[in-house]
Amino acid sequence: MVVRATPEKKEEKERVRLALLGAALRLSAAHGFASLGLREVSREAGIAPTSFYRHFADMGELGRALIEERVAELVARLVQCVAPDGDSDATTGALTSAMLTAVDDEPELLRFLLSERVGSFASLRNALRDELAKLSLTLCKASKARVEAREQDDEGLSPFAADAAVTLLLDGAARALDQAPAQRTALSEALAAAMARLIEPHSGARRRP
Amino acid sequence: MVVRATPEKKEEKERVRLALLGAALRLSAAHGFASLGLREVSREAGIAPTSFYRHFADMGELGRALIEERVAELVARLVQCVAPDGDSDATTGALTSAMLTAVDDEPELLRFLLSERVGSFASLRNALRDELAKLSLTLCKASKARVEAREQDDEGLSPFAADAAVTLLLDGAARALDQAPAQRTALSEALAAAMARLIEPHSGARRRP
DNA sequence: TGTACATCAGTGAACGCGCGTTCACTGATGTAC
DNA sequence: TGTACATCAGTGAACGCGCGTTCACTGATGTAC
Repeated sequence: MVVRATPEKKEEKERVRLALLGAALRLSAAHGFASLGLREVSREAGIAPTSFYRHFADMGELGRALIEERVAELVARLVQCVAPDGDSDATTGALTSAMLTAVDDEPELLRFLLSERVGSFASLRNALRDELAKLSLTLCKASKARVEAREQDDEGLSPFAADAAVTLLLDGAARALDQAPAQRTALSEALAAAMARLIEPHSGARRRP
Repeated sequence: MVVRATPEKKEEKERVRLALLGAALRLSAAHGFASLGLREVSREAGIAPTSFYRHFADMGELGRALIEERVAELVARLVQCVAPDGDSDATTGALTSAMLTAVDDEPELLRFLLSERVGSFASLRNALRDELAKLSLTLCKASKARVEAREQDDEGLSPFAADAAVTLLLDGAARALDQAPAQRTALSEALAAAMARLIEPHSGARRRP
């Protein structure tokens, strides 16, 4: 006799699961993911501590789910911002704009990403590194596409410079999180300019803007 | 009747204090400062848990001591690297070299700095931000000095760009910590180049290298 | 010099607390026939 | 249609454990006179 979960039951279970993910994100913004306890998260999500195990084996599994679902979605949005022909200004502007929108819409997700990227939880750190690598790889490919299409005397964007640009983008998000909205425009422009400096075409003899 | 501590007694107390600071640094490199316990650190330092209170009121005070003593010293070393006339190549080269030396000599201090700068411990985060601000402020002043001395058509280094350069320097240290020594030379050159791109003089019409 | 006293880093016992985890159970819901 | 059974998310009691903190004490060392 096989009993399969109906759509309604699955939906209800998913609701609780999302409550756990949301609770963990909310609490980790305040005290750091590594310091979160299973009981604390369950309490915030409104379930008994023992019910936690119906959804995740431990907090590490929950953290990985956060990355695979919520962070991956954010990174996918950023990847969409990269201009296919490698245009620097279009790319930096779109990336900056998308990142600052994310800061407004999902500040807790950004805090999680920024903290755990260099946090003490090795498996989360590695998972986040892999996610962010998708963005810098996209930047590299776009730059290469431009070089080939236009036959410029250009080396294209080095992997290091691409990673550095992503680092600046994340650092900009970190500033925006701690900043008053009034300074937002200045931050946005300075960030886009700094990123452009890193990723705009460069060869031995540099182009004029 | 007033009894003052003799130099010998002070020295012995200082020895234990340093053991506590070292133990905290060592352990936090592995699991993060926020997750460290007073008993854990005391155990590592070879004293009874209750003796901890003879030196620090709590772990927060210990963390602040780490910053005020060990991190401040590192930042002072980096500040020394900034060429007084704002020369970009000299500065980025010296900063990169000093930072990579620090990565070799004090990897645990670097891990602590990198993690807690964006960690969940607010008082440590703020203290580290203030320390690192000394370096970016120095970069700004050096740039300004160069502009005034040579009367260039140059805006000087913006505070944002200076902070961004410091961010890249720290990101370079983070890579070096996770990297095989063989890649060190390439990292060093790429890091210095990326920083130079950010801090080298820039005006409307850009100079040729 | 000897004696009484002050200081203070280090200690072990003890406390109450929240933690992660296990277990057997409940009750709603779906399946078999 | 009714009945017996399977599944499974959620639960409360209970466990052993390590934590931060308090307390009174020790013993080495320095001071006063």
